[in-house]
Amino acid sequence: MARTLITSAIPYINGIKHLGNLIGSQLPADLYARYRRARGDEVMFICATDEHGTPAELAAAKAGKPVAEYCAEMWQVQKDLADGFRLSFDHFGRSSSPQNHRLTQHFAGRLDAAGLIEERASRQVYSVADNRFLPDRYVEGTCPNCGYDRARGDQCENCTKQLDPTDLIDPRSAISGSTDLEVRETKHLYLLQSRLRDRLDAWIDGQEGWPVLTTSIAKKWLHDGDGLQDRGITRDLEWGVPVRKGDQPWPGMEGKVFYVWFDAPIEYIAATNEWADATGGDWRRWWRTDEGADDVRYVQFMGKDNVPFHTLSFPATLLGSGEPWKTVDYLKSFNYLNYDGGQFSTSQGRGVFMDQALEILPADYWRWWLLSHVPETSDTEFTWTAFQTDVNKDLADVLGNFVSRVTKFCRSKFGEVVPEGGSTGDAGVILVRRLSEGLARYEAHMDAIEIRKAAAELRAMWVAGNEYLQEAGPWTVFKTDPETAAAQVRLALNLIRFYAIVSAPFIPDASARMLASMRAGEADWPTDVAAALEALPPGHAFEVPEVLFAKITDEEREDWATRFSGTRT
RNA sequence: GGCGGUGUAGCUCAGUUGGUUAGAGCAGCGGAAUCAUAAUCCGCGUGUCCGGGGUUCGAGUCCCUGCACCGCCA
Repeated sequence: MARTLITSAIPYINGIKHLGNLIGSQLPADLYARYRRARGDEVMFICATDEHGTPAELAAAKAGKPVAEYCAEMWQVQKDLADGFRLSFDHFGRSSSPQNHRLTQHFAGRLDAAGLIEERASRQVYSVADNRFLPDRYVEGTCPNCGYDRARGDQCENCTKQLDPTDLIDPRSAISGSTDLEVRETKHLYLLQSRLRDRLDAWIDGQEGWPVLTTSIAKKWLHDGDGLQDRGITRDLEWGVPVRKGDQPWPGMEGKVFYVWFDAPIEYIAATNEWADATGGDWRRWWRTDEGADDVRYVQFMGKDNVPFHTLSFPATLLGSGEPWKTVDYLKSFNYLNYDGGQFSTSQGRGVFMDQALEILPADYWRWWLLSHVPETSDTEFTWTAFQTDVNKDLADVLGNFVSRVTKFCRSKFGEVVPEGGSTGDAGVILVRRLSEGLARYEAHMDAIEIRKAAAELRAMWVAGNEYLQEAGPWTVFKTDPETAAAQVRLALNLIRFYAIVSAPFIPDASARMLASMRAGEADWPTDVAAALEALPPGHAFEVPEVLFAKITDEEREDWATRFSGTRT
């Protein structure tokens, strides 16, 4: 049995994600996971929350809660939303888990033993009032270049000049506003990525068929300027994985934690470890090529902003450890989804967020639109009018109405049972051939993770059913030749079951309802379309389902467009 | 400023290593049908493929340049 390991970029714990985040990794990853399972693979689909770092600490402080408590609550919120969107993770972990602490410290120890970690001293801004070092962007002040009084320590948003915190005039803490700042010396660990450049370069070159977006970003970072830079992997924070060398203390690093950048991707492995601890499964056979993972195909999903970490940083950790860890086989990256002429923005609350989306419509509506418009080759635009017309047309009119017209016609002429007798003749044969070809193309696109093309092919199969019905015209044929009409309706009823199965990765809820109404027991992926379209035999009882997809009205669309136009309240 | 991306029908987007009359869905127009969620099906596109040069027998597809928009700069 083929084995597929799938990971989605892990969302940051700080707040609810918007639809742009969802379509940028979790949703396409889920589509692929569901598809691979349907095709019979053994699948391990992993995601988690990324919990460490300053933003989490600040969000917790703002909420008036201990950071651990805040993260636990937000994890549950994100978990519930993931469930709401039917994201079929085998495990949704937490980067703050004990498993990740242990693994992160393990990797640091191995990298140090390999001579790939170096201690370096640096000078950073320390806020006495806040009792902590301040990351560059948490130091605010007046820009020495343009005089903007809210410039950040890393860059002035007004004139875009790159800054160093010490450049700022009248610097203050962005956290407390305190001006009681001083520059202190601190030591940090650096991962010597530069020494791994050639290995990483060769590793990238060894990958075949990766998207250009993926390799071009990796190559740029490898060769741009002075090449791949060494990277600090520790911070002076409380919330995080304590710096240790494996299970041993790390002298001089007391009170420091690993930077999120370092521990977040390791959580992919740790989350699988969490899964194993919870279920009694074996996580190492997914991650250690010396313990069974050599026949695993590992596919990652992420937005383009995450590509450098997954093509360089994380592989540097894995390769540098000198241990036989599984590295990614195929990396699928995405562009951005824009919102009505601008960007989705978490900080500005612009766009539709996951909780709001589920409040107004079932998950399948969002899944279908987002996946069929996923920004694979370029940024894509979300507009309410497009969303309304596309969803109404594809789901309500083409698929949903097909189910309605077939089941209701059958009920009125033959009752709620698959009618017997007759033959569909050449038209039936032609339909089977068309669907066989369509299914083959659909599978090819899904195998290649060409999601938009797959969606278009799936839709074409739905259309083919309507075309068949229109041409066969059982409502007319019935008047003179009820036997033939019976065969036509029998074929159409079986089509509903067929659609339910092949559509399930995109719209799992509607798929389940279709199967339930047809009382279809088995729902194995069709290998022979002709046979699949005879699965429901004459005499098989079914039920006319409720409307599968209610249409989005103009009033609703206008209401939502207004409601989500501004800042989230 | 540096780097990168994008600019194709009213809208959202496809267009493989350059090769016959540049495509899809939606919207729009016309028709058929009436089983169905006023749902379906058929037919209809002369688009300066952002502008300007160039390479080539041949460029949306490669090179240079200009413009516009966007992103990134650890």
